[in-house]
Amino acid sequence: MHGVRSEASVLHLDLDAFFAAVEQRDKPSLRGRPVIVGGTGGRGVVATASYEARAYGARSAMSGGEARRRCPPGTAFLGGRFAAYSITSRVVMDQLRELSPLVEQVSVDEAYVDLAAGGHDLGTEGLTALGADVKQRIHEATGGVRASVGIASSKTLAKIASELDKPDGLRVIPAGTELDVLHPLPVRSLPGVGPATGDRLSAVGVRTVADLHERSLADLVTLVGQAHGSGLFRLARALDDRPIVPDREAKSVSAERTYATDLTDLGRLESEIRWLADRVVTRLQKDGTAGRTVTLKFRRYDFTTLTRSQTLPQPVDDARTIAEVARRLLAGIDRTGGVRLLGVGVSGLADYVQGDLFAADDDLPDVDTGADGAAEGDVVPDDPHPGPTAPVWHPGQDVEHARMGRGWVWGSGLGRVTVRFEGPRTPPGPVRTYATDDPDLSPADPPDWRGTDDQKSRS
DNA sequence: TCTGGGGTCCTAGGACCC
DNA sequence: TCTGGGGTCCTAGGACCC
Repeated sequence: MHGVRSEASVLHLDLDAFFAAVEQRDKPSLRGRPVIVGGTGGRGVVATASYEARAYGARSAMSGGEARRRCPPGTAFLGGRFAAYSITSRVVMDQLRELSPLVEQVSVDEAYVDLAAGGHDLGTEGLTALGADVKQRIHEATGGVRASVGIASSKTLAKIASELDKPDGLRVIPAGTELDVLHPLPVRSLPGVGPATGDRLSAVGVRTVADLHERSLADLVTLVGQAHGSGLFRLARALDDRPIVPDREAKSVSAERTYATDLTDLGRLESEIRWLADRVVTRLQKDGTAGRTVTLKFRRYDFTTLTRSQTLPQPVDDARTIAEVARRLLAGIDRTGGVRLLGVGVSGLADYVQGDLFAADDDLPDVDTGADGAAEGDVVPDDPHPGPTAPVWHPGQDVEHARMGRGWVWGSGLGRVTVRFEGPRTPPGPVRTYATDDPDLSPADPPDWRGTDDQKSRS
């Protein structure tokens, strides 16, 4: 039947209380004791609670204060060592890649493996032995971290299976028995059904997956929307043939910070924006990517949260431009009462490094050339290099998103001008903000960009 | 000591275009 | 004189996940 695999060939692996487990591995004195990672700051929340801490009611996402109230004296509250978690995660993922070339990592502590691509015996006994073996190898390779494993005919079922026997769990759901496992479960245990959807379903008497199965597609769509409704309809029937996709490309990069006390000073807010933009840019440049949409996230003292975004004509990856756009977005928001959190993000990512690979492709459409596109009266600076082409300045134009020859410019009146260089057939590159802090910058007086385009190499 | 930080996907309305 | 019908892009917000 379309929509289902005929064999239980998907493995889902989830590391148990991962951050806490790494801490207990590295500090023997913590073993057997309640450990909380995260929630140490004034406004922090728990990232991971060890199973000993869960016995006292501590949970992920709980405020640090609440966790302190619940846990006994002697509980370790730790800030977190993300480099150590990341290294351990890599060890685990390497083990999984021994099983199959198709491994989809979904977070530091979670991954799917397509066992069909690994040439394994997909009988129930073989799968059970394989699952036990992976768990054992991960335990040894990491020096003591435990994992829960689920194996089934789809991602959703494998994920549900890995939850069923946690911690240190192993569950195989043989093909054909999916509905027997699924139907008694509460709908809230389905991935994608959170508090809001759970409440809506509960309000119409749907509490288990069996209840869900009785509802028509039209009912579910009316209740929770087209995509979610049809997703739930399929889930209740164990219809899920989503492939395992290794190496998903990131779609956005962001950084945000909650302040110990609410901020009110505009200068401080602007310096925080610059700091956040720097963090975003560090990661963008490490990944060799840039994005067109800059988003500012803003949380007030009362936790009301809003976002403001602006899409630019070309991808950006430099901190000054991103911070400048975010700063202007901030200017349009009422800050009365104080700011609890600020965030800066970039989305609409374009991989311009990969773009360069296509630059030699003759099928690529021509980039508009400055000479052809220049209007009468344009000032065309001498081209100082054979490489990047000189931008064309449109005299007298107030350049909000104005195309300038082979470069783009926008943001006049900001005290600086942003230009992107393009050579013939050059794919879209990152936007650079060129230094000219002259507040009276005039279109008749183009910024001195000569020699500055190599300050950050494009490759 | 109420409510982190980094993401993904979806919806809905308006602009704009053919 | 009650005024189409898509399709795409952009913006804002919300649900959800780890």
